[in-house]
Amino acid sequence: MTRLDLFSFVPFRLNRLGAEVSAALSSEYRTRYGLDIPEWRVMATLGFRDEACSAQYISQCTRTHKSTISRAVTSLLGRALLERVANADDRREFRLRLTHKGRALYEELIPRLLRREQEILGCLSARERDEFARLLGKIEDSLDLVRASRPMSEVEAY
Amino acid sequence: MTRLDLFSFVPFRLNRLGAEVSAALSSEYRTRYGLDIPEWRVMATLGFRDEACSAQYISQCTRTHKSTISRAVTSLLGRALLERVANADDRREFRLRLTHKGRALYEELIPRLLRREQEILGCLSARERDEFARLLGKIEDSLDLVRASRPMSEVEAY
DNA sequence: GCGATATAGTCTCACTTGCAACTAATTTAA
DNA sequence: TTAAATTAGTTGCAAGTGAGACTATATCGC
Repeated sequence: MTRLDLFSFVPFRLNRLGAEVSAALSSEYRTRYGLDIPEWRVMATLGFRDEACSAQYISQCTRTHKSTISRAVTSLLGRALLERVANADDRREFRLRLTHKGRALYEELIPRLLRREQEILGCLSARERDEFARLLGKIEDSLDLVRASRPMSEVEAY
Repeated sequence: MTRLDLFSFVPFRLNRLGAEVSAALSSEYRTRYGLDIPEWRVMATLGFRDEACSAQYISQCTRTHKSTISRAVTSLLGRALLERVANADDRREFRLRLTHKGRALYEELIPRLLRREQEILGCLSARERDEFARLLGKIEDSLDLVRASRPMSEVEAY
């Protein structure tokens, strides 16, 4: 008789772990800074880059629906955490960039998140962490997910 | 200046990969069998076990909110994929179990899902797959997520 | 150059889900 | 014994999200 143990089924485990880890981290940016996940993703994308970039770009590389990004951007604009400048070359799109206030929040938040990440990965040795990241990367590649090793400038359609 | 590359940030990667892999699989049970994720989780939990179990139990071991499980159970009862028997010892709870129809669907679905899982993990060697599962397990343990190696009978409060 | 097609971003709608209140049953403790 | 607290499961409600329509702009093909 065919059986499937949900607890050893990798897709289930990845989904559950992803949700769990996200929940653990979101307390950092939600309760302390009032950011939800899409807002944090926008901040993270803009904070890592120097040049301003479009909402479309953020949507693509975070794999978040454009309407969700649009709402996050609207909210962050309202809080003056980012600013939007018209793009003279293509007036359909806007270039987004962190304000000083947004940059300050980002600078304050990042070390906290990195600490949390280390707590979560603390159960692995340095060697195991590297190996885990490497294997994760292979799976991401095979699913065509954008990775760190591939420069952001090469993200499709950008 | 502190920076964080979202693409090398493990919590983000896990969340994104979990969502991606789930989406890849859900086409199997959604388009072909009309099951959504919570419904599939109920089926999977009951299908793996021989004894009937409670909604509460399913909720706990799949880490899915009890209201979500309740709705999934209602829907599956309506489709006659599972049946519910009163528990004489504790009349607050019901014991759930797959019907023949439900078992048949389960038996048909499982090989498809296992094949999909193998496709997703196909980019890893057998050795790498084992290692990935092992590391995943260490992280799950440290976050107190239920694992295959721990018998279901030991799940908290059960 | 101009009509057809494509793209950026916003908005509405429908759906899903978590929260919390609620009912019913059980357990605890005084 | 009985009042208070706990637990299983359901339901109403509100918040979040994806799909897809829509507007404005840009590009493509003839």
